Amino acid sequence: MAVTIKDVAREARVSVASVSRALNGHSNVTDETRRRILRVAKELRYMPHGAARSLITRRTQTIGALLPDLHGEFFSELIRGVDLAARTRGLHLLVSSSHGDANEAAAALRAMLGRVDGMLVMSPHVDASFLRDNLPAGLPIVLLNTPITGQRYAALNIDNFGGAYAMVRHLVGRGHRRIALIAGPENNFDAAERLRGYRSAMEKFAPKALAQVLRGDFTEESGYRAGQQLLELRQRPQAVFAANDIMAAGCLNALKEAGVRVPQDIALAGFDDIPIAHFVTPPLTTVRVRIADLGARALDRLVAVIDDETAVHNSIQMLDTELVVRQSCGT
Amino acid sequence: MAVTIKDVAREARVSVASVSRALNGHSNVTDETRRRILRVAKELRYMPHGAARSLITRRTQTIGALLPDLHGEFFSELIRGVDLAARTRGLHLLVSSSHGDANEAAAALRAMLGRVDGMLVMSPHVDASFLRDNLPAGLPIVLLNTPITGQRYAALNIDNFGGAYAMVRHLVGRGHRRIALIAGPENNFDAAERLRGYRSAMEKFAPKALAQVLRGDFTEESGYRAGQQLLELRQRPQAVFAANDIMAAGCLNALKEAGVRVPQDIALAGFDDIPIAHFVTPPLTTVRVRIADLGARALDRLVAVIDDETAVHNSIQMLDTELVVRQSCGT
DNA sequence: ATCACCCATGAAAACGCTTACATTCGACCG
DNA sequence: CGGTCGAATGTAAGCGTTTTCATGGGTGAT
Repeated sequence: MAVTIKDVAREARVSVASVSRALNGHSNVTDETRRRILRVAKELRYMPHGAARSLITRRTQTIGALLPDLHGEFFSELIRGVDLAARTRGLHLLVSSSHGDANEAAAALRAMLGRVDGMLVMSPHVDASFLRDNLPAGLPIVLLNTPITGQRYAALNIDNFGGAYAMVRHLVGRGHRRIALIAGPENNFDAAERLRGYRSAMEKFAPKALAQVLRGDFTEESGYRAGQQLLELRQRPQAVFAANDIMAAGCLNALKEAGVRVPQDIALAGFDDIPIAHFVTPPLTTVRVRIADLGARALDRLVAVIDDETAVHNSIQMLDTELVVRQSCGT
Repeated sequence: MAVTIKDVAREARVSVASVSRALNGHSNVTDETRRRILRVAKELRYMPHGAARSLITRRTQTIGALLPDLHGEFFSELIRGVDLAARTRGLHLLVSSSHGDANEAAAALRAMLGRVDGMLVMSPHVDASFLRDNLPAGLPIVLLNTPITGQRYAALNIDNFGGAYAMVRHLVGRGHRRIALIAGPENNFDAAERLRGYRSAMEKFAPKALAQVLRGDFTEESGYRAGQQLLELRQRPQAVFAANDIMAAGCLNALKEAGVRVPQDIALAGFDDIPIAHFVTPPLTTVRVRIADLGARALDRLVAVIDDETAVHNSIQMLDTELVVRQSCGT
């Protein structure tokens, strides 16, 4: 069907070995034969079969990324970061996202086997034994934003705790004491860490104030509802800290509808610094997570693991967050 | 290194053929041997090597996606749509994005060879001869949003023309005549089509009015500058139509800063319906492009091509857009 | 002129899998 | 009881590469 190295060899009247050598730029080929081979290859539009090649070289120049079904912004930024870093190294990207449960994740993982040199894994369904059961022992792995305490694997986490902590400190610095949190979904690792950061900072910086947590699920809708609930409280909080920007935006709408002014009546803060944060009115004070950076660094780290399989790579690295002050908490 | 089918065969005291048969659920294996094989495979944590398998089956269960360096929103939605559709068919996704020029695109294309069953190609650098030179003749392809008049390939385009046309008609229907366009980048196909739709509709619905085009490049910054330019005109337009939402948002900021009210003083419209459109104040009237749909349909179409290689698939399909009326053009 | 050596080239094995074909064995039929 | 058939299993080829090793011819030194 497609033209193979054999066709080129036949046409150029040499062995396949010589074609391979010529095409891969090995030195031990006469200039004359090399030219002939290249000419024939071009004429025939020969293109090497990647899978066949990697079968024997044991390198695929591809890395796999296993991702959960992410909210758009995060997903796109992450992939972009990974892809960018991959590209500078000549690597390609096999992605598998939106898998709902552990079985799907396992299937996706196994399907990548033999097609990738290493994997970036970010999945709520993943734990150490899951990985052990579904991946060969030697496969280089970097875990992204995972609760697994990395005994065996390299991991890269967002400093959600630190970000939330810093935000609360900032709000307290602005004079707020009654600070409510609109939390993320129950079983979400990011959400849990942000909650922990909030609690810890409240204890530290506003020990007398009551920590007040409303449940949300990272959607705009849940932020909106939380905003309405806030307004019905006997004593309204002075500031609201939403565990992500989308919920902050939803909350903002609820406040606006009720005629409550932000930041004059209530301060509002978010988390993530997605583009929307900058476009709402007033622009949102938030915690920036450099997601593309996370992706890029994860890839770099994975490459390090691939390049040096002997070393142990079991540390958890943290990715800093950054406080972005805009107008939603007062100027 | 990793455990192969041979290891399983040895351990289960059968031939590799039987292992293969047992694992792939062929019928001609005794229940007893099958059980033994499965047990051993599990014990050894055997996982088949994807590349080796697809080398002989000539199926990879993977489709490739070649994308330009897209603005985040579009990229993420497209991939999501493709991935979703792929997942329901048990296919995986090999993406390669952010390639800057034709050479990079060519390299990416060739690197996918032998690793995919077909490809989704969306790239400004692609034309018919490029594809001919860089892909084997038989490879199933679907072109996305391409200027190529599809003599050889299946193609799927966004109806940018129709969307822009409809928006201008809408604006005229609201009583506006002097409608300015903030256009997209010079060499961009989407931008060109939207411009064409604008021109065509202006001629049709506001023949006496002067079509007024400001250059932009799809960035917020360029929208902002265009907004400033508009304000300096002797005669201000009654409505501004930005060729994408991000520029509309930039323009909106410029107008706000100058104290010009939207929509009372000037109406403003965008294109794409990215989430931001809904969050700015006032919310943006825009043209919705169901990007995820585009991705999903492209994948479906590609699968059709793959499943029936004999048929000719050279038609261009159009993906409808949808007018979304919010408050930025008056209520 | 002989020999050793080097270098270009070819033959063939290997990568891990699937599958066409060959083989074996027991059962069944005449 | 011999022959035929079918089912289970094994053997080996083949997918498209790369790479090791063998081969052979030319070159320079003796």
